[in-house]
Amino acid sequence: MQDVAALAGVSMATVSRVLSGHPDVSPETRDAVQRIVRQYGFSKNRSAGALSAGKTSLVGLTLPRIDAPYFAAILDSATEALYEQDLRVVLCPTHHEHEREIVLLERLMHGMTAGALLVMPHESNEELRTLQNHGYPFVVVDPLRSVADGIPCVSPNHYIGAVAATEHLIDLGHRRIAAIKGYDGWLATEERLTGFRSTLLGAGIAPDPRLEVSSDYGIERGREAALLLFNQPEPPTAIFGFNDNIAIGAMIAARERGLRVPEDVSIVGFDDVVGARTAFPPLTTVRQPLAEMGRIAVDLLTRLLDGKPLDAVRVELQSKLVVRESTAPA
Amino acid sequence: MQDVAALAGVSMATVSRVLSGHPDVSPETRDAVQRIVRQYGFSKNRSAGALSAGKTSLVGLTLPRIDAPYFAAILDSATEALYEQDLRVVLCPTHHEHEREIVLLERLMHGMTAGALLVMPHESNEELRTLQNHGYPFVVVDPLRSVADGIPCVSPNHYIGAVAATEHLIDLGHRRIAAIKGYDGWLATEERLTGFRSTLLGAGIAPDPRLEVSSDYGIERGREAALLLFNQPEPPTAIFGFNDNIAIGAMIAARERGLRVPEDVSIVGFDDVVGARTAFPPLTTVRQPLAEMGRIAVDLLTRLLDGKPLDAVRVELQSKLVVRESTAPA
DNA sequence: CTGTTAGCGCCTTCAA
DNA sequence: TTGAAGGCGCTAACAG
Repeated sequence: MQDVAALAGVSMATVSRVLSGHPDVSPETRDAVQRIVRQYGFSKNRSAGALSAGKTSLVGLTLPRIDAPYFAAILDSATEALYEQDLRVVLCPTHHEHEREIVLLERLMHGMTAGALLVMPHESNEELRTLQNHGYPFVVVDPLRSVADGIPCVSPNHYIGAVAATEHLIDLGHRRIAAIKGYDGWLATEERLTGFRSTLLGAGIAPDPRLEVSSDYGIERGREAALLLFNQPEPPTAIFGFNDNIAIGAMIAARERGLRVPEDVSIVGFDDVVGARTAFPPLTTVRQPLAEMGRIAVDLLTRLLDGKPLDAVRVELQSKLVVRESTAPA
Repeated sequence: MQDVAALAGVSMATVSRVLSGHPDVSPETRDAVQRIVRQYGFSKNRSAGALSAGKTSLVGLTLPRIDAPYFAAILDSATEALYEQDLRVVLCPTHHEHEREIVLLERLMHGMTAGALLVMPHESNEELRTLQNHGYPFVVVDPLRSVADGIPCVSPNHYIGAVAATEHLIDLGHRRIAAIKGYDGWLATEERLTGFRSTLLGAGIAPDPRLEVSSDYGIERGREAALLLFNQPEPPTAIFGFNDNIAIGAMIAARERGLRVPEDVSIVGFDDVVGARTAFPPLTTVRQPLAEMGRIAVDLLTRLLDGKPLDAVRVELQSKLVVRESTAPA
């Protein structure tokens, strides 16, 4: 930078001002500096800038895993939104390991990043509160468990989506409707389950515990769970998979049993990840606004970074049913 | 850090040494410092460290997009391998925009990252060479076009895979075999095409230009291309999709036409992304060692970062056919 | 083995 | 509007 200053016949301070887009520089000076900068292809050292200004243009993003379409979609939109703010993402997959999250966050917050997006974190509310008290800005996205008041958070409305899915099945005339749940204790699982049961109840159908089986939100466990269901003396005529993976696994299980989807059994999923539309048959599912979730989270975070107040610390997004071909009248 | 030093009764330099795992510190001193560090939850500022030491623990990773299983797989393995070296990833999706790549790289190399992984870059060989001359360490992964000698690069062997796929179809008795290609000019497209044609020739089948159609490596264009093929007076009995997306699109097209896969038409893909196994029918495809590609690239890069020589600047990985249920005798 | 001494490259008051 | 000077927090010689 010194060289640029010398070549432009100004001081480093001025070069710094030009490079940072500071207003108090005369047009001529600015032009002169910019010419030299372009000519020599100069570019300021980010580490030095970060140290000196006490802030970086990096944002941390922790998430369980990358190679799941669900998270990839959030990651994609968040990264893009951040890019538009000239912010870069430091990627931190946690593999659902709480320990790793802690280590990563600890590193992230010490001078490396300006703030973070925590996708489905395993942090407890106390831990999050501590982070907050350290003055580190962050936004929780799609919390794994219920998040305490005052912690910025954007989440999907699981309940509404589950109601829509269940109603759809009921409207088609199904009465024996099974649910293949995800991990117990997760907010997504519990709220979807509540939506499922209360809708059944509302239609005068008593929830049957034998028709509620668990899985891990993966295709394989979804398949196994469906097989369990099909093996019952009175198998369900419809299955609500708590995510698309489960639903796809259930379709595979149905085929193994020689059952046609949707003629013999209707299947509905949740999330509407990319594979849902191209599955066979195309999956009826609940669309989650994943891209929007990423963008809104970035929005909240940048506001936090700018020290502006948040209009809402908690944003809840609506999801809606997308009817395709995996469901039919009972 | 000064505080820690004072509390531990040593100098900052010593604290620095302890924190950096430098060997020349007596066990007692080390313990004393570590106790204080833990007690106060101190953690060194990464920006300062980066500036001072002239190197960061960040690595840039550019790639076309995140939400494609193909890239997600590479990204995932690379991130994990980097994590094991205590290196973090700065994520830079380019959306295949050359301009954006340039801007991003320019930022990355100026103090922000220690080096980079360039997945399927649009940079020309001259541009890459320039980067190299700037002393910025990087490794190209799965190059879009042929990469010049001396530029570290790990790539799949497209040719071998295409030969395997084509041979498989020929062995099943198919003679009218179509190819749905990806973007023209891409290394992957050209080499797979060469493998396809030469295998046909080797079996005494003259490549028929009407049976070679293009696509963009996406599902939708794959579907459209397959439809074109099915509309021909003498439609093919087998289709080789140059990636799994194309193959999945072709399966959708087949269903639309009332053709059964594999009874009426065999379909083989390329890549073996996560969706291939769970497609219906499960897709016969060529498995690319995507995870391995990521790990090896990281391996090369860390060697570069450590200033060690590379055993091989160019690594080529083998791919192999995975036979599932989308192919059958003609 | 440990402390002292210079910076790393930039940003930011403060004066001019 | 511009320049001078100090410092951001840490590391890396070099002495001792």
